Amino acid sequence: MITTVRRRARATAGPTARGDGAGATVGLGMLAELIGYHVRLAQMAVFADFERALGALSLSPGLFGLLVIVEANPGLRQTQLADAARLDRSTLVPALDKLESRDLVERRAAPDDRRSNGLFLTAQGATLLAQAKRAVRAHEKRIAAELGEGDRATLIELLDRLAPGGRRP
Amino acid sequence: MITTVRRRARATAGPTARGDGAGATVGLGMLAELIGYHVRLAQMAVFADFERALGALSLSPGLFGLLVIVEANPGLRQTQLADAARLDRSTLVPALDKLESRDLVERRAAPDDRRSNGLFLTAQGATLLAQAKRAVRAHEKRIAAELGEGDRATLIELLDRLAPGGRRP
DNA sequence: TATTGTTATACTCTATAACTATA
DNA sequence: TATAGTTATAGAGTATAACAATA
Repeated sequence: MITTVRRRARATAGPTARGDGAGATVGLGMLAELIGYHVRLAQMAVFADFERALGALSLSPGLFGLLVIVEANPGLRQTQLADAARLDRSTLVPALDKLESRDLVERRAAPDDRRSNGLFLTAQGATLLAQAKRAVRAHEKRIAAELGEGDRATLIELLDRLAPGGRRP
Repeated sequence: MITTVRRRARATAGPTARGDGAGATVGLGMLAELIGYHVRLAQMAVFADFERALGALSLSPGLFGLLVIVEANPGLRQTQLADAARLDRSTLVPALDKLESRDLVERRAAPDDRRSNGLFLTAQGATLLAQAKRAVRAHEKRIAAELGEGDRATLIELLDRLAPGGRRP
């Protein structure tokens, strides 16, 4: 299957189309030819919009991601969540502390293995997450508006080629 | 102009093609549908390869970027460099301290404005940067190998649509 | 008054190593 | 011995606010 890429429709508004800014006269050398450079800029822009969308709920992209994974996998163990979120299990601890202190997530002692905790969304957590997901869908729509549905799929496909499925080599 | 995207040629090696890993059974909920999620994974993969390529020279992507910009703009002022690199000028100070302590960059008092410093690569800085650029080109070739030249250009074009030219709104 | 570089400080994200309580 | 969660600690990376020197 072949996917086509639609070019932007000639400047959304007006001056917005210019690709420079404060440092217009400063050359970037080979930087602008590096995929990593463009990925980083895109990441900054996308995350900034995400924070703008979710700031009111005091949820960072990372915390939001944890809530989503816990919701999708009730009873998940901390180590499993850490793996899924690509965090060290020690990194997960303060994040869960934060979510638990806000009564969004609950650590329940696992019945079968007393070393483990099962993770669950609280009622409050489920409510907040529902709100957050609405905000995130709006955010996604906003940034995807620059692309259109076809190009969005293409972009994701190309990005996934850079990150080999998420395996740890 | 229409750009076509070539799909990957049926698994480079073998098991590498599988898209899961340790947390195979853990669902990600809506996460996998978010552009930001894929951008983040790509960013992590690309930066990890960059660090692997440049680690021997003890250059992070950030420091490498600063050297490249200084090389392309000899005599640049700190504030200008900060703008070009999208850093606060206070953030730039310790970075330049690091580069200067390693004798890679020099702050020269500007003749016309005694508040300002002009930034220059030292001879050592130029030598190291030349090495680094070779390593970065190899790195770029490596990650672009997953794409091919056409898809590489497409990816960059799509990413740039997410980051509005780099302007600060 | 405004700008340049600097300092002091703090916050986020992340990791490694070692500890504890289980298994 | 090995694993799950935790703690202590540290290191990037980044920012804001305030300051001295200079414009």
